[in-house]
Amino acid sequence: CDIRNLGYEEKRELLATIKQARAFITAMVFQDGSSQLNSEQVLTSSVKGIVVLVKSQTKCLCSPSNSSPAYTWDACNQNDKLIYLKTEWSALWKQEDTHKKYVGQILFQMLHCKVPVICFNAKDFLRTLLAVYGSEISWKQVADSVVLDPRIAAWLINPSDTVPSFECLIQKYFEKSFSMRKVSTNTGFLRNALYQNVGLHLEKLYNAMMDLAHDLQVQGLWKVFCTLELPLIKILAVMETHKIHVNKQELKKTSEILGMRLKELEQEAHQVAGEQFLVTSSSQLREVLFEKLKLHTLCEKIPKTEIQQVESTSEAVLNKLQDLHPLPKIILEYRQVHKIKSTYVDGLLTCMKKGFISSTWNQTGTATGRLSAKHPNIQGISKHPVRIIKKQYIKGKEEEIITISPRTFFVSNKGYTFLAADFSHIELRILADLSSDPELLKLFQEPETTDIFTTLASQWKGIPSEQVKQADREQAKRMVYSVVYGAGKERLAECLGTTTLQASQFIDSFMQKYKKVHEFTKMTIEQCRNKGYVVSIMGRKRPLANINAQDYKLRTQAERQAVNFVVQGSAADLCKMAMVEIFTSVVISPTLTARLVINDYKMF
DNA sequence: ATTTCGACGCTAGG
DNA sequence: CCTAGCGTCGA
Repeated sequence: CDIRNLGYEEKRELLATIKQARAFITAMVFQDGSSQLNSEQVLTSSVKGIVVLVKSQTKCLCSPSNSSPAYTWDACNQNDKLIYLKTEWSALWKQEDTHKKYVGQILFQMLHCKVPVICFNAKDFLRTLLAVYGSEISWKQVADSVVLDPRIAAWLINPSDTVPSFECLIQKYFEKSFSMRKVSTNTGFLRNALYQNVGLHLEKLYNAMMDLAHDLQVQGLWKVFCTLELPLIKILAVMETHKIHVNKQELKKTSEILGMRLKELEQEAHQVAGEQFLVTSSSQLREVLFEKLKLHTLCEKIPKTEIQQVESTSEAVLNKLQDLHPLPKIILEYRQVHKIKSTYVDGLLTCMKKGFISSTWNQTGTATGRLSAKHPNIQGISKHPVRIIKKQYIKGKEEEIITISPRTFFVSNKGYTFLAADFSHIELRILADLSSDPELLKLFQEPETTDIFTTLASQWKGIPSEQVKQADREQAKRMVYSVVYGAGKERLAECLGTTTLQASQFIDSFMQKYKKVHEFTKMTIEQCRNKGYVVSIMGRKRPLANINAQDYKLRTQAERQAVNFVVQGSAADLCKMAMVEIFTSVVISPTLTARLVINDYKMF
């Protein structure tokens, strides 16, 4: 039914029905006629309304203990209601106002009665509610609601293949279903064929969700789904609703300074190269370095690029070429400055809306369980400050060195301050825990008085920590991450800037000292071979089809992915647990406010 | 002639 | 290992 035509009594009745409903299945409809369930998710079109399928009876939904698999496809209850909530209010009618209020009441009730709300891309739905009904529905109401998202369920079952759209999800989960059920015809209230169609889609969505819920239970993923991923939907919706202020003047000013410095560096590069070339082009740089200057003949072998198999011009290579010619150093600085300008300054400016930014968070974007962010990618904002030489041409010729820290462009609201809290060396701790390596565990026994990698280097090489040099520390750190990431000796050599032989000697000595770490990686790979998948601390899974492949390259890649997933995925588990717990206490607390932005690994 | 798109390289974050 | 994002270059 379309609630615009309801009388007072009917409205009251509908609210009563909502209160007694067992499940809601929702989809937003956009201005251009498409809905959340169409394959092309149009972001340009604004929301016109919300279609809700109100289920008055359900087959037992979500209870970890109750794993009854008996879901039947026939039941489409005659009492189910399909309602359309118009959310756009164009004119300043008096009627429009009362309508908006009523729709707000219905939505409030839907969230408040703690009945599952099933939605494909539930985060977007919640964000829209907060944006349109912000006065009626606060973020605390959103926090209390129960939402289910089949896309997240599908991702948990196999995080490697992201479901691009609702249609793909349905295709996937109905071709395996043996009973293709007949579509119900009881949505007769609506004359409009479009909404009728959405109604059928919602019915399918509901069935897909039930099917997925069953799969999750069978695969032992139900707990992760309910305790981590579902609460996170609401957290991300609230995070996206909260905007962060950015210092626009400062950004524009630094953009100009960086632009000037880039021009200088470009000139210098052309000078020492003896010709004009596009400094940002790696292929043109390769030509200058190796075909014109022939620098590769003067040093050890240059690593090749992955696909084209030509000489790389990466940072590692340029570092080695530094003493042979002035060009590499100039390019290195150019790239650093260019990265800052293009990504953190100009890029941030294009993300801004009225002086503010707010990232879009993707919960199903990674294979490891981590979150990803875009517009801007707030997780990738440079940490360390960079020094820039700024030449003053105006008065005299004084040179000024200014430092740019990209994170300082974000400013906290008046009376508030950003709080950053991140786990300390979480991956290394997880590696220690999972391997139960006594030496590695010892590292974390004592309070963290000295730097962990310094201590590790001293322990590994058997030298007192006072004698550990910066280079040793760096080496130990890279070594650890290579193990975590499952890198082989070639990768490590490139990372360390040593020969492959040296790198493999390092690996040997490391594995000799930390024997249980080696056992852990072997065990992980072995278990993956047997089961076809690996599991994180909280039971998150990643199937790896190539683990038993004939092809060496594919197989060893799958082995590295297996080890990496267990460590990285477990770290993701812990971080998500922290996010959920912090959010919960913020919701409960009367004194804490909603002003939080939680990054994957830290909170500003 | 000009725009668009995919493949590729590089580098920031973890 | 796994992200986002910026930049070439050729079709």
